[in-house]
Amino acid sequence: MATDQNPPRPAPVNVIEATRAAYQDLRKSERKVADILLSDPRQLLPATLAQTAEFAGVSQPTVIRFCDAIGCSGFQEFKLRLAHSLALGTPATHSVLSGADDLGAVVQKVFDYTITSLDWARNHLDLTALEEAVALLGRAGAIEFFGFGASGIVARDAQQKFPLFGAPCGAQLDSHQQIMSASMMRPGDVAVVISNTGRTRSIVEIARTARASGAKVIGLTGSDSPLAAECDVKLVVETLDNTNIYTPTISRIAALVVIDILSTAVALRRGPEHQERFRQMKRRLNDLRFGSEP
Amino acid sequence: MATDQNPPRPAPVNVIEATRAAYQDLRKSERKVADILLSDPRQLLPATLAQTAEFAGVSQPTVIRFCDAIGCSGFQEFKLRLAHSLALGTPATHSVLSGADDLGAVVQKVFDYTITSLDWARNHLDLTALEEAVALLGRAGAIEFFGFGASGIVARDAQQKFPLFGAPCGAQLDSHQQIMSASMMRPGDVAVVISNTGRTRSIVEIARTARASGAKVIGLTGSDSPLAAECDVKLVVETLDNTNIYTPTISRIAALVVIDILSTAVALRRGPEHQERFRQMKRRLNDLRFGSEP
DNA sequence: CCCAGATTTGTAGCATACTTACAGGGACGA
DNA sequence: TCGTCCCTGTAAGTATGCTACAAATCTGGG
Repeated sequence: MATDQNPPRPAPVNVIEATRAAYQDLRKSERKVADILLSDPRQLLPATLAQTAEFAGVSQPTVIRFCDAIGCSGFQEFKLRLAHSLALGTPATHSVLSGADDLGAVVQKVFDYTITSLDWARNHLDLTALEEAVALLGRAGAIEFFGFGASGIVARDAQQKFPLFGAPCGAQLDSHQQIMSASMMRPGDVAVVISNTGRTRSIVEIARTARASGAKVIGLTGSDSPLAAECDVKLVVETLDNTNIYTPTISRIAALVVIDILSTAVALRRGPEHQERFRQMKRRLNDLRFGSEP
Repeated sequence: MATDQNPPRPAPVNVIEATRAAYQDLRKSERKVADILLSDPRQLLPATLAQTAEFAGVSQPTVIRFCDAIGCSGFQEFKLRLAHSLALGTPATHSVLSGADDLGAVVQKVFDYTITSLDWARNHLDLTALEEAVALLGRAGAIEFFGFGASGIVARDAQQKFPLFGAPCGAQLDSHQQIMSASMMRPGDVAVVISNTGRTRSIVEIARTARASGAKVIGLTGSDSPLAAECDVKLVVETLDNTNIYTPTISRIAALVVIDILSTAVALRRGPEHQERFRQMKRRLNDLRFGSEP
């Protein structure tokens, strides 16, 4: 019961995304169905085939053909996938924020966007690379996290999890101190270099420096990039990108979750005595918070 | 099309949670269905009524009665809800991490847990309070964010979003500087006090101090708590809590998303000239990253 | 220990929903 | 203008989900 992992996820492709993608290739009447789906996906959720056909103003077989066209084997599968997609939220492309949105809309859209992106990131994680990263971190003498801006937040967060990593952790956010830190690393140490773009010059330099010092380098980045080329292990955390300037940066949240995974996995590999020390640490932290008297 | 908000979410109750909750009240044969569902929910996703009945070794009407018992109006609705639940991830109670889990399992569980919790947080956000917070932040002269530990990360992240808030933002993570900052605040300023527990003594003190200085205080906390009592606006971000020590702290991620919502909403209320300045800022940041030559 | 009532479970039939085969109709090219 | 091809709807068939009813089981009292 502890190992119920990796059953084939329903289908990695979002139905609504698929519809948008296939729209060009659809026939005229099929597009009517697509329009209904794109304009208000939620009303189709409880709808039956006949109702869907009526909404779109087409016949039932047309709806079936539409399902087929976007890669579903039938109406039933379509509805299942639709439910899946809607649970994750109306897709990002539909959730472009505008000044006309009221607060409720902003809430839904930001959550939708975040959750959809996380699901996307999950399905695009490279398990092999992750495995290597866990192995490196598990036997690291010391760990340094590097990052700027939003990625600096992630670095700091990772550093705060050092009790889980079980090794001394540092996080450098200032570029001078980053260079110093990277230069001083030694064989056996691990540098985790975080950059969403992976193209910021100074961060690439850091990776190079750390590696020259003999440390292993793990790169946490949003896409294959110059940074990845300088790393021993590249963790690519893909996220949906939305050009809207107001779209909150999801990348840092996905990166935080990856950090959670890394720290958890490393901690789980350690023995029970490590868990005991961890438990004690938590207790003492609690005392600090509320005072130690009852 | 810009205002498609708040359609009634399919059903705020997770089918699997509901099954677990109702398990005691189920009849013997219905429990067989429940057992199948709980042991491997995913196999039921594509299954038909007949197949489900066969899996459980009961008759079809029994399955229907089971659906009814856990609050679904029929098998169809059950399957829809199941798809929804599974999309968000196998529920937290099932995802307790153990040393026996391999990396794939850790990945799935951490993502499941994060996504489920975010969905939960979304459904429990108080829109009215959020509205008040946005109003306060929108006309703030200056904004200070306070937080310790993991909440400190959130505070720092919020501070980095100051271009969106359109006001000078600070983030104090050291308790002495927090006191100093809080004391120096003035009427028209807004303090955002972040604490998952809402019970850490010094953070409550900060809220009190800031308020005494004439600032408005927004509390961002995980539950109704002593901190909430000291605030003008309380934003309660409920998250699923799991006692397992390895369970990553979801609270900070939910808090980050709320910060995203606040910053986005405030920015959207500002005029187009603010958006233009924001765009320019992004462009210059880009130049800094990659160098300004082509 | 047995019987009556209630409760639970399975059987059978019905209505509905999904799918497939086929034929009409329209667009395009010759 | 005719013929071909592609698109779309009609109609029939199949399977699926639901409901009424009857058999079986359990419970409690005599």
